[in-house]
Amino acid sequence: MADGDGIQEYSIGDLAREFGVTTRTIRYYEDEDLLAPARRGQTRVYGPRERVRLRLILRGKRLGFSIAEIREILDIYETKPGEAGQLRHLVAKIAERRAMLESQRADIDQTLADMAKIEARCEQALAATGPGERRVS
Amino acid sequence: MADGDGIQEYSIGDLAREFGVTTRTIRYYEDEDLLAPARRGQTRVYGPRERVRLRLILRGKRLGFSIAEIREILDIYETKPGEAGQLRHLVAKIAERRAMLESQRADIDQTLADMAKIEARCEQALAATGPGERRVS
DNA sequence: TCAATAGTTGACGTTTACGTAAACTGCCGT
DNA sequence: ACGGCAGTTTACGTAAACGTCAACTATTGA
Repeated sequence: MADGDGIQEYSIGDLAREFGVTTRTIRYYEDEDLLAPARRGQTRVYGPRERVRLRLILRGKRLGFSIAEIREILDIYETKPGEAGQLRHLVAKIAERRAMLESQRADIDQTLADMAKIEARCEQALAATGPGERRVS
Repeated sequence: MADGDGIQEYSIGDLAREFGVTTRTIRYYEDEDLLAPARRGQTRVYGPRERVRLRLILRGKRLGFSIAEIREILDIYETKPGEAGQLRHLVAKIAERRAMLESQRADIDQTLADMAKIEARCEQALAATGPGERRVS
């Protein structure tokens, strides 16, 4: 890390520790053009921007997106509002992503509702079967 | 499918068409013990239960879960409330799943919020740059 | 000075989730 | 009787996302 703290920078190990991934993984993302750290000599140096990108990448992963999809998402985050055509294109891509995310959320809500139902049945069964059993903890 | 409609049943092709997957995929899920269709002779025969399970499997896939995780989820859906210990265990597993799903939903909401922000910037930029350009559609 | 620690580039290995092809069976309309 | 279609098993192939060496370099504290 930076010593006196000017602009923050991180080593690959720093980020690996912070986000709980291996350095191999981080290098792989670079190979896939998801990250592009600076270099001090031969060593990779990550700034806040790369750190944010890594955070976004991992969020995408948690949502089950592929590297290719994550690349698209990152593009959305980064597109510099240049020309109007670009902007409209960007808006379209955003709409697309939003649709995917919302249908995914619907799936989650559905599953959560299912879980709630099953749990309710459980609680009821527990209450009926052994109402006298105290918690062990 | 059943002709006169007694209890519904489906061929592997029926389900493949309905859910937009290949028969290979469905057989693979059987190999992984996610499905266990009956057999008429050598041919697989799927009932409503298997169809529901396939639906759940694909929902799990859309949420980015692995086969192993989906197996666990299916277990939750199916556990027959037998003994109290089983029930408590089930409740615990439900809680676990719920936690995962809720954090995943948080990720989605965060991303949706990001998208909304970016889109707002886009609309603003569009309004500033070319307010006179009518939509082409 | 030296060993440990963290970094680097290959390059091959591995797991997951199927795709794909081969070879066979059973039924169905003509 | 026969071509075609849907189904079956077996088995090898594959893309994605890393894991896991190996071999080397640079820095650093004792």
